[in-house]
Amino acid sequence: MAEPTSGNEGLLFLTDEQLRKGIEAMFFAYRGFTADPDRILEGKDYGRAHHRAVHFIHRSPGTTVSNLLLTLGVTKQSLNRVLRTLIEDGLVRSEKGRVDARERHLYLTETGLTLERELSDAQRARMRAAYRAAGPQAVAGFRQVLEAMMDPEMRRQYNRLKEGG
Amino acid sequence: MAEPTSGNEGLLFLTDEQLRKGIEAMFFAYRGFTADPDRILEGKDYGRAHHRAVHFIHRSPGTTVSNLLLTLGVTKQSLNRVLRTLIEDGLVRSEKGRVDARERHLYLTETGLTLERELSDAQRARMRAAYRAAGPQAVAGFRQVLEAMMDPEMRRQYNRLKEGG
DNA sequence: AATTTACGTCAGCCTTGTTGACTTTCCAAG
DNA sequence: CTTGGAAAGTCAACAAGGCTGACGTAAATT
Repeated sequence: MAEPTSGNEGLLFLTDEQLRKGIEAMFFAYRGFTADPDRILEGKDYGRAHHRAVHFIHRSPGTTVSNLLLTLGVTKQSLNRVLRTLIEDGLVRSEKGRVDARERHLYLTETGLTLERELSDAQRARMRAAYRAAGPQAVAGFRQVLEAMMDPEMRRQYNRLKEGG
Repeated sequence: MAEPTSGNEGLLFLTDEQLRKGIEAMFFAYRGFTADPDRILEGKDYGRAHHRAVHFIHRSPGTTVSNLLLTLGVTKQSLNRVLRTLIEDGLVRSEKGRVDARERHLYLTETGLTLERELSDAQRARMRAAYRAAGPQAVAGFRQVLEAMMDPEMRRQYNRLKEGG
């Protein structure tokens, strides 16, 4: 069973040192990941929370508030604060459900779509540059590790979105 | 050069759809990444900010306040609030510099090391499970993409830490 | 001697998360 | 038809953790 060179069965990538590097990579990379949208949002009266709401409404037009709550993993009070300003400012349209009138279905307006595009263009540009620099093989690995890192509930959310698209 | 199947030069991994998936993977995975330490910290009077400080002090014992400020990318007021409680509670020791007495060098105490271990054990356990599930090749790609996603300044920080270890 | 650097601190503000209590609306089951 | 409970919204209060601005002190540098 043991590898001739080390006796560690080739699991060098699982040393604490390797894991620590991965942890720090996640930390620093996430900063980059959010940096561009954050820059755009500052001065627009909105924050990261608004970005997230806009992103997932764009992703699943007509989604309900409960749905969004599950995806974002925050309380309805927290989400509602964000949603209210987006609706007041005319970025999001909230429509009473036809089949179940208790539910509110959420859609981006033209203005909302414009902001979404601005934010996601910036975020995608960075992602694209990183993907291009790393190559397709690395990207596949990137996605594999991230998916394995999610909580099961989040993985379900993620896969639901993945298919839905 | 063109791939026979598509004529898109094999850059299918750079479609907006692929990039969007990567963006959502980052979002959901980061939640998992912070979930375990957050759980441990709640009820201990500390938060994510304390975790970060403890992590990087552990990582670079004797580091100065300015150094930590660069790494964490927050204001000194913000860091100081966190550092003060850690020092008061005896998790961190602050030592006047010998060569330059303006600087404070930071070290974890025994208690601090204990907390650090508890937090990083949890975080590493998740990382290890993800790495194991994805395999060494995927891990290499994961690290490549993350590194490419960082701001240059952060990449410098990251690599400094990498070598130093 | 004057300036700059490193650090600490006070005061105040903002965003975004939390809990708890309560109301309104509405569907569905008894 | 009544009622129980789900979905949504709202009010109030609070906490963590960012931020800016102003100020003070000690030590190093010029």
